[in-house]
Amino acid sequence: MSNDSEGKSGNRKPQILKGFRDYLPEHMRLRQQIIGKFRAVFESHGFEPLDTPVLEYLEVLTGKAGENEKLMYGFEDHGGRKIGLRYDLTVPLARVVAMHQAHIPLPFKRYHIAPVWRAEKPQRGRFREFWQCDADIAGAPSALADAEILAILGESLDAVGLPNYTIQVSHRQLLARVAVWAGIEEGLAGQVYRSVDKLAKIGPDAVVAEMVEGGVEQPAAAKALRLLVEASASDDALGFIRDSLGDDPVADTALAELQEIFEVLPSMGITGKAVFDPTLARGLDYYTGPVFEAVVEEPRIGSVAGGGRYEDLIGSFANRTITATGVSLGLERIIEVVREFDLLPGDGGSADVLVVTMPGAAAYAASVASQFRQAGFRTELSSQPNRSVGDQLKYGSKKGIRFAVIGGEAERESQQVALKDLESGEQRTMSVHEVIQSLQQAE
RNA sequence: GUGCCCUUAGCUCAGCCGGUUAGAGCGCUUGUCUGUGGAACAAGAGGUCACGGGUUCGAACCCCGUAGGGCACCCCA
Repeated sequence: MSNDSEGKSGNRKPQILKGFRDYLPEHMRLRQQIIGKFRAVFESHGFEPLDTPVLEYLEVLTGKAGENEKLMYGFEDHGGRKIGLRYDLTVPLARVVAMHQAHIPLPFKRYHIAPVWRAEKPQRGRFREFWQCDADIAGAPSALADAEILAILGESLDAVGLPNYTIQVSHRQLLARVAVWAGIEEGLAGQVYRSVDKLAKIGPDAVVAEMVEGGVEQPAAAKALRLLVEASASDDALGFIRDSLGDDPVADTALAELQEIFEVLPSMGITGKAVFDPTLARGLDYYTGPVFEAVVEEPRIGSVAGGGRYEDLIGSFANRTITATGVSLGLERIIEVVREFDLLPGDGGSADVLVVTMPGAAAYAASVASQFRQAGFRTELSSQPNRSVGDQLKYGSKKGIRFAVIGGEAERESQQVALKDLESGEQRTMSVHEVIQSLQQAE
């Protein structure tokens, strides 16, 4: 490191970038717990792990996120190459599938748990560096694949105990056909998606007004919206839209896909949580088919997961079309909910046992600690033999360690140890073997 | 990217209309207690009042800028 005099004794301010965070041990353990549950769900469906570099050529990343590209971190390296920090995990997946076609049998089912970066303005549950937990199926055009992704989404949220979430499901092409049916130019589809998406928040009149402002004819905007609202209110929203649109092969295909998804979901154990919501649109440009989003009402952080089918993204890197569908779980937002409702129990602190010692008995204590580890206990060996036993016990209880094992000179002489329960204060002296047995029985 | 609010000890906060040496609780350190923590008591450490500039005889307090945090948009996980 540099040896400039001003850096030597704490003159430098410890700073951290806006929207970036340190994950301290307590928070980190919760993150790992949640990640572990997601991974277990993904693997239970036979999904394989994947990781990719955090940096990509900028041109790999651009042209997929539409308006959102201004949120992408980019820079030039020392060789003049244009580099970007990945914005999501979906584009890297597309690159990987296109690049390693010879080694990836399709359908490819992979999961990817890793950080992504967006230069957004931070808020609760919104950071510039955040983790996504993605599960995708590439090379499977069936609605069954979409349904399985939805099932994985539901199972994941259930695994961490999220109490009140809803998975809204819609279809990009269905919305597009509704717009055309109402007389809206196809080029304005993006405007329709954005406006319609706000219906629940701002109400029908404001949605129409916004569409008109975006260049849509007033009667057409009102007509499209009326259909969506009436469909939402009807018992059979899909049937209502089908009857209204009449003969439209594209819309019929979309409707059939949705129908199949909803037929299969109960058999996958997902009932009630997933609902058709024709007003859901989603922002990312690359979605082309079914789209979905998991939202929670409390706390108000909006969507905790989102996804859908993207027909052409992989093809943009390859010489052929490979369709894919997948979901992104937002780790930070899910953690917010888990913390808000205290959904996950603690994991019992950093260790099960703290071995306390004192000068002259360090080697004995170290060998005792090894025996506990071999017996399967997470065992911390005190690093402060010169502090009083009291201080060491205090350290242990502060770290949430349940048991202290004292191995000092007296214990070494008798080849025993003292086991102390730091919660109750009870203490007994016995052999290491006996302590291990009693702890194993207590579990 | 736009608008609004906030920033005083490690943490949570007090600090009246600008007026001498900026306070509390918790936490921390030490002692009562030389191999036994959590309690009690006592003492102690710890602050360029986010940072930089300005107004003023005088600024934690007023003004401007920057950084960080929050909220609402926008968008999203």
